[in-house]
Amino acid sequence: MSTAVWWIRRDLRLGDNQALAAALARAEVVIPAFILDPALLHSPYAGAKRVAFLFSGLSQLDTELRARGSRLVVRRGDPVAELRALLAETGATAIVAEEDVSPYARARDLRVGRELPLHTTEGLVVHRAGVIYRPSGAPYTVFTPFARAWKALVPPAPADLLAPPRALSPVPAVESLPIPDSPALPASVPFLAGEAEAARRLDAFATGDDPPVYRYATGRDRLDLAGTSGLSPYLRFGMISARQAVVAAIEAAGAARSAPERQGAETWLDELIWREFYVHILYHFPQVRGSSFRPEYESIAWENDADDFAAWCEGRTGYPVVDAAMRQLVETGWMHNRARMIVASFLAKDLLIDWRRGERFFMQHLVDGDPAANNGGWQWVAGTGTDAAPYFRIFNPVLQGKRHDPDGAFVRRWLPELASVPDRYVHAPWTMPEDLQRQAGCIIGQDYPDPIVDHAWARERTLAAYRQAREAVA
DNA sequence: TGAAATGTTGGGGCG
DNA sequence: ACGCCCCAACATTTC
Repeated sequence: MSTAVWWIRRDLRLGDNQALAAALARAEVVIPAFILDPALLHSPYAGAKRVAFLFSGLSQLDTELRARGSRLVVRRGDPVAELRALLAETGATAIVAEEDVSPYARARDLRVGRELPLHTTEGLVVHRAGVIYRPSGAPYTVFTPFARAWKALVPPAPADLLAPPRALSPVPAVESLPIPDSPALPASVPFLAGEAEAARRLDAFATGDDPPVYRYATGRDRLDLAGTSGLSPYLRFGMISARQAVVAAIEAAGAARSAPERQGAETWLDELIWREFYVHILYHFPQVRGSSFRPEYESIAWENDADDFAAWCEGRTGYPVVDAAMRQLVETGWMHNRARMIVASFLAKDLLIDWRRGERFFMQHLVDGDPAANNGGWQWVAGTGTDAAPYFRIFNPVLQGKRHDPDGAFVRRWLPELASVPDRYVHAPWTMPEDLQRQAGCIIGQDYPDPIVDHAWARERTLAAYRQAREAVA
């Protein structure tokens, strides 16, 4: 009887799982194993809500495995030591895992592979990092040509999707820890873990007669509406595969009956390709995890004021759209992508605080926090990254609020102190005349903070700081 | 997947 | 009727 370990890391699913399929093709007995890695669980980038979501997902996966005659084996410790022990205990002769690209994951897998029979498979993205290159042979660093090259490759088809196995072999008696039930997933986190929930969401978003994806192109930027797919935590942990999502986007585009509907599906596909793009970037340029992709911006004289940073983290900057989004993040573990750009621009370009602090704070709170996408997003906003927003592109938090939350419903949802502030002042409450402040029960500086920084002044400060950094190199 | 500053145009008020 | 000014609307440039 041949035995293989299916080493689960961020592919918590039975459907369309290439690592699981490879393990099944290789051995008669497959041992699904998850290793609680202290280096990850106690990293400064770990987040309690994300860890809770992961544990809940492991629990769901264990249930699905048991329904098929198998079960999840859980160990804690250094992956090399734990896997070596697991091979010795079970007589397994191979370890199969879905490849990952974060610098930590690559170093870890290299270490495991040097000592143990590790085989990695595709699955993290549709088109694996390392297959798309510019004609010159260099990796793409600009999204649009990358997306063009990505789309020129053979698209995944429904027939490519691997069905979940109906039955699995029993797992021999080996030591296994219980799946941790702490930290618990707070009720304020609007995501139920698991493959079934991911499938339900994908179905609700992208299939049927008139799915929301058809309004994605126009609705996705609205902070006050649920116009996005809500799939990011599931993609993060592989509770849905990248292929499953891309197939759904392509099918929705094909089924569209009008140009706007098709545009909605294609815009969503582009967002999925952004995810693939940043996986490629992190694969080819792992140094972006710690430093600016553009060296000329490594020397920016950040202000890094501790009080400003605390105000940003706690949602009391005095700019409603920023504060609402930050409170949403801390309470729910999620933030709308438009809001992520707004608060990131505010941190880096209004407060002149190093984007890496924001990147880490996001990782500590986002349920969907992903090293590649999060780093890519932050460097994009800060203007330090690949295909980045130019340094002079600075979001005005008042205009962004008015544009993407026109009635103020989003900011009022998270800032109840603004409940009675009239629409026209809700994104700039400090401009409210004093009698109106009293009438609305919202005295600025008392019930809601004064802006901690003047945007026009901060903009000039940042332009100067970036200009100086550029000139220092030139 | 900006915003602000600056430039241009044209309608309308008004002497 | 005409020229002048104002300014909104739009376009272009700049950061």
